[in-house]
Amino acid sequence: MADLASVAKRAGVSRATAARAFSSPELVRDQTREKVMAAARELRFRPNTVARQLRAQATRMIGVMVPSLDNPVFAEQLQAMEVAARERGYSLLVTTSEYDPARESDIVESMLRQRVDGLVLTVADAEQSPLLASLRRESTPCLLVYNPAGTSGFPSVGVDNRAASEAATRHLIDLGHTRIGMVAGPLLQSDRARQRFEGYCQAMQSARLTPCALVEMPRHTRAELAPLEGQLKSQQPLTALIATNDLLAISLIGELTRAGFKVPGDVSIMGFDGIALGKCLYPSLCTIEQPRAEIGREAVNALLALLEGEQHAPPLLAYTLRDGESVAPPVSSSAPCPTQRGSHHA
Amino acid sequence: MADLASVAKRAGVSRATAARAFSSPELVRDQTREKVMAAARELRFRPNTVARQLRAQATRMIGVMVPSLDNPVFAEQLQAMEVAARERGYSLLVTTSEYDPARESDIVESMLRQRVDGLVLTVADAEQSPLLASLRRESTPCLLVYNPAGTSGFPSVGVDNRAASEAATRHLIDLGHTRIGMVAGPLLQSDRARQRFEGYCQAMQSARLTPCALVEMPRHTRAELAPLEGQLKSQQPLTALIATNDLLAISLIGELTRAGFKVPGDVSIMGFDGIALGKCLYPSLCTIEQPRAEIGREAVNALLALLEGEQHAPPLLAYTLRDGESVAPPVSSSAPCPTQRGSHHA
DNA sequence: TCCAAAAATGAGATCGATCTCATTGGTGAT
DNA sequence: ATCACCAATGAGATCGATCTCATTTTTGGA
Repeated sequence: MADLASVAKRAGVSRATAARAFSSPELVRDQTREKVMAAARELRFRPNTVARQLRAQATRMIGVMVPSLDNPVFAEQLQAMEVAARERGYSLLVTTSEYDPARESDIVESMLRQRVDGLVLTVADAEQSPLLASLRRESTPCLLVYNPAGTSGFPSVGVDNRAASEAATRHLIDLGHTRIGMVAGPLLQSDRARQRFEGYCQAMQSARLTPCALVEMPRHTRAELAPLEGQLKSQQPLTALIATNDLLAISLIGELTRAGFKVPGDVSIMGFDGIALGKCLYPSLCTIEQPRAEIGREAVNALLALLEGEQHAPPLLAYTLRDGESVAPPVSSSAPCPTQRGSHHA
Repeated sequence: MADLASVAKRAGVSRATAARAFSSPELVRDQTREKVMAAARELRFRPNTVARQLRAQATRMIGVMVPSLDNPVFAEQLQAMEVAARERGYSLLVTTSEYDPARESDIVESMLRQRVDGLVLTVADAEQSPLLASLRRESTPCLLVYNPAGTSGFPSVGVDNRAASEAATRHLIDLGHTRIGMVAGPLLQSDRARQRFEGYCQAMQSARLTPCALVEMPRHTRAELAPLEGQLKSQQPLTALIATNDLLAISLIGELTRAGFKVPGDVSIMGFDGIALGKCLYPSLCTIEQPRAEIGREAVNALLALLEGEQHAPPLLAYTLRDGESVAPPVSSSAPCPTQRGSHHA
């Protein structure tokens, strides 16, 4: 591959001039620039970004670590980040951690060696993460996504999980539900899952209702459904479930429907995240929508602001309660509602 | 950030020795290596990959361009690619094109400037792409994903779209469907969409059935549904639809259900891609499953093989017809078939 | 003990672009 | 005609690691 030196030689100018023809054309006489460009074309010259990065001590690359791209909530965020980064002349080095702490550390180490200008991370639990603790000693700007800001010391982009979960729960309560459960997928121990559960408890207690214990379904499997089915068939059945994420909510709707329950007739299901697909389904998913695209864009913007030395702490972004067909008022015997719809069971 | 030179000085050795302590420890006396490592630790030295890349004329980075991460089929492929690449010491530079030719060119140009060791691309139409035409003149190895190999001159990883689509159609025919339509989302002009439509036509004709014109729904909107509804309510209603991708199939199920049709009672819906979520839905999505993870892994393997000079042309991968609840035999008045199974066509 | 061979280390060049700091050339003012 | 100034250009150093090719040290055998 031709380099600037050969272009310069061919154009009959010095390397410095050739370089200027590309990076600061206004410093070069038109005629000279033409010569350089012509030579570059003939030699099929293509600037070597690596050399520029080394010299400039900046890569214009952002290191991104998400837990998994199999969950659309991260894929959609990344999509928006990529667009935003490209607009501003940055590229993304993308990695997935599967929430594996060892892998998280390896990844971040290799990104730091690659001299990314900044990091955008999503970890399981920002408060507990030894990785973040050690990152605090580094000079590379770092920004969290989806993790609550908390005490980790890093700015974070996301929504107020606790408030959002409270709002979700209240929505169900307002519809008349009183026996509401929360179902968690894997990552019970994540900071978000915790906050979402707290929000749920808070809302229940404010309404003088009793929060139920968290139902755990780490693997979304049918077997794990059994205890839940039990609770749905009991004397005092749950009439609404909040899943800690949309993927789980969608599986729940599928499995429960298959098991003979009607959603939302027998049980309302509420999700959390707001993945795009939720809107297309029937029943459409009622969920707390995190603005994934905005989160991605804002993550890029806030990180680049940090890079430029501004202490632009990104604000909490607004979540939306997206209504959907998976949630409806309860049709329980205990609810003395006149115009009750779908009076299926006793 | 401390560099090797300062580590070397501190350890009282030359830069060459310090470098060796890291990259070829066996060439350095244990005692010397210890000194170097100690100095590195004290100075918090972290090797600069950019410098190594420049010197080595290799970046161990793969440039990946997918149309969009909002479609899980690409996100899932990318997830697998990332894992496979990391295992082999490579990183991914990830970009999204939205199938915009101008953006595709910009992206590839910037990746070439970044001196990625290889490219993994998915384009709208490999045969027509001017980008690919010009890429053929470059020395950077390039591999297509999802695009059929065809005449583009690049090896490609994916399934036989035509055969897969034919199989999907035959599956419906075997179930007794005779009036089967195909619905396409955006990207009618993509090479895959074309092949899938051909496969459909082929299967229909083989069964002496009349292929219908492709129904276009570029935006998945409700308005676009009208013509389709017409065809479903006609005298000779379509009893099965094949969508050109899963996202579209899922929206179709949702919208049609909402419009009062029963899936699969009134109309069977078949997808194409096999995104993970399809299995969780109710009705679960009957679809042609492309092995997304395998495609991702194989793309990395084949590209790295190319890098090492092997002419390891990746084979077509096997698709699977994944059965699902969205498809059932037709319940049409015109079908006088008691136990008929697949004995339809001459 | 001494030499040859092997092991360990060092000096200097290299990858490609760009920055700093001269130096040259040209213009207008006096 | 001469000087001052600005625009244009060039020479050389720099970013950090690593490669090549000496040179030094160590080791083992005679």
